[in-house]
Amino acid sequence: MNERDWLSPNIRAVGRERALKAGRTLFRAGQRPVGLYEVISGRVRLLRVDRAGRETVLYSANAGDTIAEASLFSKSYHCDAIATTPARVRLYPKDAIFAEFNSNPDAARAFMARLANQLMEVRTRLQRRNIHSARERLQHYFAVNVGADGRTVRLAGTVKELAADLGLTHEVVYRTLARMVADREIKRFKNEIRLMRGHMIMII
Amino acid sequence: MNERDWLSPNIRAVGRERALKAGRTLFRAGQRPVGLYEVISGRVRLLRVDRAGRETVLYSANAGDTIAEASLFSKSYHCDAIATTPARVRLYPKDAIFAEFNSNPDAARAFMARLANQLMEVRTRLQRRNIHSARERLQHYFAVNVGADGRTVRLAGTVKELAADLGLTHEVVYRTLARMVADREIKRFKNEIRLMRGHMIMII
DNA sequence: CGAGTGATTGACTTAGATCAATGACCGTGG
DNA sequence: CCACGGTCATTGATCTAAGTCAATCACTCG
Repeated sequence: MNERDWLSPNIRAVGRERALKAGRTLFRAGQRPVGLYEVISGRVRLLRVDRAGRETVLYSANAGDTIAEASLFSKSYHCDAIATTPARVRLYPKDAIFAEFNSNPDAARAFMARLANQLMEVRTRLQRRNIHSARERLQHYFAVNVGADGRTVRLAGTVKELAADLGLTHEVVYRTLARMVADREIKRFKNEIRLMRGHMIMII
Repeated sequence: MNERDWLSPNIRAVGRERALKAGRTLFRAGQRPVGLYEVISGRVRLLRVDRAGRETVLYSANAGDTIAEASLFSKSYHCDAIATTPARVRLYPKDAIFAEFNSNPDAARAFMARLANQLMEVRTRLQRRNIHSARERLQHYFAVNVGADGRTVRLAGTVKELAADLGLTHEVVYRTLARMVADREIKRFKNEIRLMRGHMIMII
């Protein structure tokens, strides 16, 4: 299932890109939802703000993430969306989306599949956060993200990004990786990790 | 949007309940998905098992949770599902679900809406785990779960459950709550927390 | 070439985990 | 009706792994 196929070409065609300066508001709680946003670059935060101006971040969306899926099904946004860096977003209008869903059941199905996949992925991520030990958290990450061969883990971004993903400081991740290498549990390469014999994952 | 309405009566009617003893396997990776499971009671874990028998928990589903949504859209399960306590589950067959989606667009829409809501909820939960301080994590929880009045937070379960939800030990939660009470930030009641003046959340 | 960022390691601090103990409460079976 | 086992609630003492501060080196990009 191609990650890019979650929106049918018809919807993709009507997507309107828009640039946001840092600090710019994309939408506010209470407004009527206009559609689904995809973050192309930069970062957009969903937050609630209380009377005193204190913010509660609900979600921090980076490049590739979509926001406001749930708003497609409700009468108003439930939070604010603010770009915290210069950002580009693409808007897929609600009307176009539902029109497409009605005329093209496959599109609806693909979108459902994407939601379900994302849900599973983020649940797995959350589960990982229940692991307190940094080492075991990394092991969990490796086990989940290992390739088909059961021993190679591609590292997409930087180690700092990995650390953020795991909810650890980058220092701890560096140290823990170093210890795992020292213990011959893994080997490190440019953009991948190789799990060593006895630590390989065999997906049944 | 009623949480109970995510499955149309037609689908609900064909749900088949089943009891599982602790340790019992519900399905295994590689098998062809038969449908969507709802956990009625007990706990079911989704996990991957490596050759050495070590398990990686992908998700731990408790009463009220559903599992295998993503499998509805794929040719095989990607992990094992095992009851870790005596459990009851309800199976909604894949065929019935998609038949209903085809004949009743509202059902498809309701299911989509539920997926989107769940996604948002779990993203918020994950966001909360990025907060290191126990106190701030609680504050985030309060801010997100405060009632319409902006100062009352209903506590559904026990404090231990809350602690698990927050990814903290129950001792730390007790202590932190005690400190927040001492600082007049909150008041505790039987099944609710009252945020004090200056700490109330005002949803704009 | 200099500014900015990632990678890496060391030293030190601390918040939360862990271990432990006690009292309250609740259902249950005799 | 009551004693008992179980779990929750709560607090204290101690430990430790992860966070924090800091420094260095490598690399890339105008």
